[in-house]
Amino acid sequence: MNASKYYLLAYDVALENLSTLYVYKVPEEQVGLARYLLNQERVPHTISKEPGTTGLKICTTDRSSLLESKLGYEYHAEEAKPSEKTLNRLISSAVRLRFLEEGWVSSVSKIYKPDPSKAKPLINNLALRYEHSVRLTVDDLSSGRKALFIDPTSKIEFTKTLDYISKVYPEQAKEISFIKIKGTPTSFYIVHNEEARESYKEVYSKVAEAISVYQGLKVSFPKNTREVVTATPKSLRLNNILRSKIPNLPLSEKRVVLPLPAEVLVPVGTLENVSLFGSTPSLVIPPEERVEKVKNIASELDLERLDFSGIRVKIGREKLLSITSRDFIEISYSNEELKKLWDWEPTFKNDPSRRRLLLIVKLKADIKTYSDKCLQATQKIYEGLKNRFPEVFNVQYTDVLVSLEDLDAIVSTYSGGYDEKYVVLLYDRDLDKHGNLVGRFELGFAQRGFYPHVIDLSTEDGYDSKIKFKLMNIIRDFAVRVNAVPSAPSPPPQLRGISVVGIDSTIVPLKRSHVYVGVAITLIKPDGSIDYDVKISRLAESDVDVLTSVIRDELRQNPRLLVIVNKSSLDSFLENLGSETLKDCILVSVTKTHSYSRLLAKYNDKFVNLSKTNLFVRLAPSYNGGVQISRYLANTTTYSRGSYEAGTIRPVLFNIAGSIDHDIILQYLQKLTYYAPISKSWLPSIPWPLHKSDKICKKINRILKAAGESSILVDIPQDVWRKL
DNA sequence: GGCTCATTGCCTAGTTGGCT
DNA sequence: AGCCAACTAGGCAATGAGCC
Repeated sequence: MNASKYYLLAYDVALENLSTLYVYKVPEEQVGLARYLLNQERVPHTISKEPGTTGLKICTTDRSSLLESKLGYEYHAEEAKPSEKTLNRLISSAVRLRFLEEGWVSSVSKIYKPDPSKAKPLINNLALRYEHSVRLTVDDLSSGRKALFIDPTSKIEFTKTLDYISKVYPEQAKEISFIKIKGTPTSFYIVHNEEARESYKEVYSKVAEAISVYQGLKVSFPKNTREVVTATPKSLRLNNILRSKIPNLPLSEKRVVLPLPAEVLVPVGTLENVSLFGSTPSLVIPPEERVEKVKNIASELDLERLDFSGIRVKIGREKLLSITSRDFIEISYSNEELKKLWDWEPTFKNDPSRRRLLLIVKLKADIKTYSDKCLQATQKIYEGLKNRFPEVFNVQYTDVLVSLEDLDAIVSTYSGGYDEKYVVLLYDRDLDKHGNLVGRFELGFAQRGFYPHVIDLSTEDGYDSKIKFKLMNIIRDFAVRVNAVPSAPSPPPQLRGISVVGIDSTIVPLKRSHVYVGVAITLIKPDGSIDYDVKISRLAESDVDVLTSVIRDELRQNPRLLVIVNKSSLDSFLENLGSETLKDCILVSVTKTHSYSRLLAKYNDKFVNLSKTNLFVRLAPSYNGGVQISRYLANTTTYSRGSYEAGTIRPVLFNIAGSIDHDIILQYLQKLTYYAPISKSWLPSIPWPLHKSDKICKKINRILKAAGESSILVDIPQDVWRKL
């Protein structure tokens, strides 16, 4: 494919007029009210803290008579030139006001039109899919061009309440556990509790009142209800409010149990709940359709000229923003180089001094049992591993289903005399819906000195193909742990002798709250070879704290580091670490979730996903204490078959800070993204060290959850942690 | 030091479905 | 096993100053 041009789902923005800005100092408790009033009188605004001053300020493009008359605020004309960030927020506010004028409603991070005629019915009208729903952002490209990014989404909402559903769909109703109050985002988990059910007459009105205050909108419950549902709030904050306001509510696992009338409840519109009533519809939006939606919405809303008091913005919506060579770079690579990074075989050496056990175990689920296809699959996995590792591992297999009580017996039967013990846990996700069982097994085996590895058999269809891929992935994963990887991506000359570390964090549940634990994984040593070394950090109260302390620990051992963090911004790290750090060290953050645009190409007059992973769009750099942070949007994956375009690929955001040319760092990061020792069939979309630390964090999270209250005291041997 | 107001942005965590 | 797409929800920081 020869794409002649690249496009963003965005329109050019021209700021035609901006008068003096006004600033109001606002007491904290009135910020929300003030915003509400400003929306009422159509005044674009943003809340920001200007450097060098103290005080919460609402910055507006015009004086607000409501703020002055109703709340008695005094205005100040702002003399300083607004920052680009403030400017972009004001423009974004103006755009959002136009949407609100047209009856759109703000949701968590999107804005949508709750108009049934703009929605498609789902599952026999039980739910609606609102298709007029978008995410909006204003930002600058590196050339200085300003863009309004518009990304279409859907919003799914159930329309029928639980009393109806339990009558018409009694079987499905039993399966629903995640619910919310209709017309609000307040959600609950169903918990059966007789005491709470009995108390409904006394506490109904109090519960409705407390939720109204929490939500800021009126919630009322019918006095006579035929069906009472008992549930705990998902929100910890709401839980605590209810607990203090209504004493004597029954408790379940530290959460209050409430009686709620079924008439006001709907299932939360998750895919899981929708799927109970039939197969879920496809929600993916391919590029052409996505572009059409953006164009339709833009024309319906008349975004061309946004004329608000004190600000006039012109949106060039006649055509999508096509990016010029000033705003992107293409980093090419040779096919041979890619093949070498991707398509390798492990180089296991038989080391008689290290006896390695590979134990294959099927988990015993409580009630249901495994399908024939799953059982066949386990047999194939055993044979595959046995044949693939004749010298390296002693592969053992237990044919019986293993329960948690059997662990000690299993361990004593199989594990004598080995230096390294690996266990592959086979299970069916459908028999362990919430993963509790897997976590407990991982914990149990890790405590007994095994490195646990999990395979889900639920998608087995009885054919060989999937097992083949799974086996290949397991083998490659083990190869990494025992340093049997033939080559790592060679760094560019400027980065020789630098170690690469991926860092992520996860939550540790505590009795009344939680703390964070960080994971640093060194994957590339200074000489360019693989070094699989997992380090678990001390605990800290926030993820930034824990990540910063992990970075500090790593730098103490080796200041020449390329640190990759899973965040969308580097600001908090630069502030904590200081710019001195960047003399030797390179800080990079990467994220898949952001509100920036998709990257599209045009082919045969149609918008399509990019077919290559070499495009990097430059956003305007940001600065923090004089340190330049380069920002790039990059397409890191492709649809493997050109004609198959189910959805629109989401680009990845890179932030780079450091004293080496950022384009060169980017080139190395790109290589690390192609370097995929885990799957032979698919490339990860983020650099491998970060990908790996993310996976290890998830595993640690499962283990600590399974350990429950005593999670901090988990007695897992150090060497197992290090190779987790 | 924690909590409060409201809102946005960015994150985690979980789901289904299609793919190799 | 992994990847992607898509959806849902809540948590927390940011935004500050005052109150207990």
